[in-house]
Amino acid sequence: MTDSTERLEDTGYRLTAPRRAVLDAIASINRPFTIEELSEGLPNIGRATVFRTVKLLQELDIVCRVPLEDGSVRYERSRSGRHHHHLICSVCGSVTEFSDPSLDAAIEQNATSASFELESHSAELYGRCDSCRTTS
Amino acid sequence: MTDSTERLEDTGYRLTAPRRAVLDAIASINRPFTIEELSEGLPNIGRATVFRTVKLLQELDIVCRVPLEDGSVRYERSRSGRHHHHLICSVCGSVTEFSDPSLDAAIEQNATSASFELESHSAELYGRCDSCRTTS
DNA sequence: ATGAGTGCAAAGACTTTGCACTATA
DNA sequence: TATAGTGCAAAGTCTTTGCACTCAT
Repeated sequence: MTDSTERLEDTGYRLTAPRRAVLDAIASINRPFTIEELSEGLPNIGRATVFRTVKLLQELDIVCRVPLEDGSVRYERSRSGRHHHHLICSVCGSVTEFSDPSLDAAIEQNATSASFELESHSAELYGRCDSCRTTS
Repeated sequence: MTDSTERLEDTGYRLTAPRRAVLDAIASINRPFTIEELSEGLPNIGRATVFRTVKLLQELDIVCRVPLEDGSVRYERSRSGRHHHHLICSVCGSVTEFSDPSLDAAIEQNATSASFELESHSAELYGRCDSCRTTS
């Protein structure tokens, strides 16, 4: 996660051992995680620091929030760093990012129709991913 | 909210005074509300009951969850009772529902492309509503 | 009359804050 | 070395649960 550490430094934040550890932990997790899970893997790092770091990483778009259907929240490393949407598997919990200009266009169209000044939007798709669909 | 009371009864739930009160309170609020706000207006009804009732009403699609950009949650009476999306004003907090088959189609298209079996989806639009846009 | 529903208070889960200490830039 | 960042524990939020009581059907 070299680019992430750079982004931290570039923004004027200090690159500390705990922050490195959190970044490494996030890099090694290949699925959306909760603060709890992240914190478990970092026994030497205070829980508050994990919370603070994830919050910071969210602001820097290094990590993004993944809202689950039941209202709970997970986080995931932002692979694209750009705007995207999620495919969230209700079986295995995997999260896939995707971008689609025509989806964004449809959203913008609706905003325009309602004389609404769009600042941002989210779209989450819930269901079963390919492998869970074919396995069961 | 006659149809709501009917929906409660039809589903086998009892129509109690607290539930009526919660339904009336929701009917009289014209904006998305928090449990806190709802509960404040119902001093004689236990907080737990408000939570339990709102949860029940969500299951019956009488009330829908409105996730805000900052991760907090509000609820709103489902006007359509059908699938829809939200336009959420970051200034006045108003929430407008809308439906758009072509938006849904774009979402379904993405699911199909990813071999993802779509069960449900959400789309939330954040920005400034018409009146907040023209007023300021 | 009988079991769904309620109120209260207590317990839980999750997150933030205060503060003295540490370590980066 | 000056100050951002940390750890710990305490304090908040917000929500759920246990349990005896009540009331709709």
